[in-house]
Amino acid sequence: MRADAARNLSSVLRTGARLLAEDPSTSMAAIAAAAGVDRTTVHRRFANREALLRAVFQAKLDSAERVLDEARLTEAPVPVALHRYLEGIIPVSREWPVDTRRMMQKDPEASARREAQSARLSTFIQRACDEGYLRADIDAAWARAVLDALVDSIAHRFPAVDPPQAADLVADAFLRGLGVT
Amino acid sequence: MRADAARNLSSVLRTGARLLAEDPSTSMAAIAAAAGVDRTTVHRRFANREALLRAVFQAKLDSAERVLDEARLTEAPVPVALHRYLEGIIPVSREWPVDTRRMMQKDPEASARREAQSARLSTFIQRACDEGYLRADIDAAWARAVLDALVDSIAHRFPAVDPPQAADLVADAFLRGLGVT
DNA sequence: ATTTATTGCAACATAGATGTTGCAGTTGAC
DNA sequence: GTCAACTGCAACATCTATGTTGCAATAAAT
Repeated sequence: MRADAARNLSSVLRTGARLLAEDPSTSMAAIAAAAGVDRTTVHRRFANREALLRAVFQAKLDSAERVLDEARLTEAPVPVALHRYLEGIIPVSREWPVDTRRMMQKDPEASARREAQSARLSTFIQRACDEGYLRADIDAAWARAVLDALVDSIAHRFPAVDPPQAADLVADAFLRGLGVT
Repeated sequence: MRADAARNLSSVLRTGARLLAEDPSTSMAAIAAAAGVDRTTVHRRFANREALLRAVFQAKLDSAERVLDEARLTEAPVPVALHRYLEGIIPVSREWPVDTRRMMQKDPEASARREAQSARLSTFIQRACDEGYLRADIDAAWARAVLDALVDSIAHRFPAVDPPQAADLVADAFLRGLGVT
């Protein structure tokens, strides 16, 4: 593959992710136009619409996996790992805003990868519980859901907040809440 | 309008909301089939796809408005109003799971209503700040986003939790966080 | 019992999205 | 400079969703 081809492919994926996040029924034609390439070029690169979606999901999963690896969720101290995870995953969520939980239903391979990544994070949350970083009465699944929700919120509703500060806000809201108590 | 007609209309709206939430590109045919009526019946009731979406949005906005009214956000004490709002809005979010922020872009009237309701809630959050229920260093917009995220999370990822308990969980996570601090 | 509203069904028309192919032009690699 | 890869463009076929209409059947309201 030549350099310009790789550039176009990446551009299509990123543009596609952005448009599909706003409107999952965005047409291939619209994605191609937004990416500045011809519709047929996209069809030559991706056998069909599903293949394009798969490629977007894979790109997101690759990025997320790197973040999970580098956060050292099982080895590093909980607060350190949490912050490192957040600082990494927020840009990923912004760059690939597609909702994986909804849109990967028809892609068993991607779903399996997603499940695996999800399990790693759940394990980390469980460790946080066990090591006393979360209140004893907190359900781990709820904690997990709250963390996800906070990440999505800061990533997409506050795109201007830079990753380090965003990670601070999320970790703070997660552990301390927003109240004065 | 006859009784059976009203029943069908309501069924189409609820079924439509459910399917559209899972997949915003769900076809009218699929909605009609799931609602147990013929495709043409849906078309007779709603001039076009947009009209159906508008009706769904309106139904959601009606329900949400009732909740906002009954929560007495400006009169009742902050903790009371918060809990009443949560207990009311969580079932609404479950019954009408459509994502209003995304899907109402092309419906200016619905958007305006949504903005108005959003403003009411933001005003309430601001009051919570002013009256010292939130930490002084918390940005009101962030608090608002966190509350929304928690509501969505408990409403859709934990559909089995009943509204009173769900409201407790959200209020607790919102004000106190999940950490031991 | 008659009227009226509503429905399901079949058939049709239209528009838009998807996917394919051939061809000519361009650009990077060698 | 030649070659191979890649692109845009036009044209085509196909499929699906949308929306419409006519008609017969049904069930509520009077």
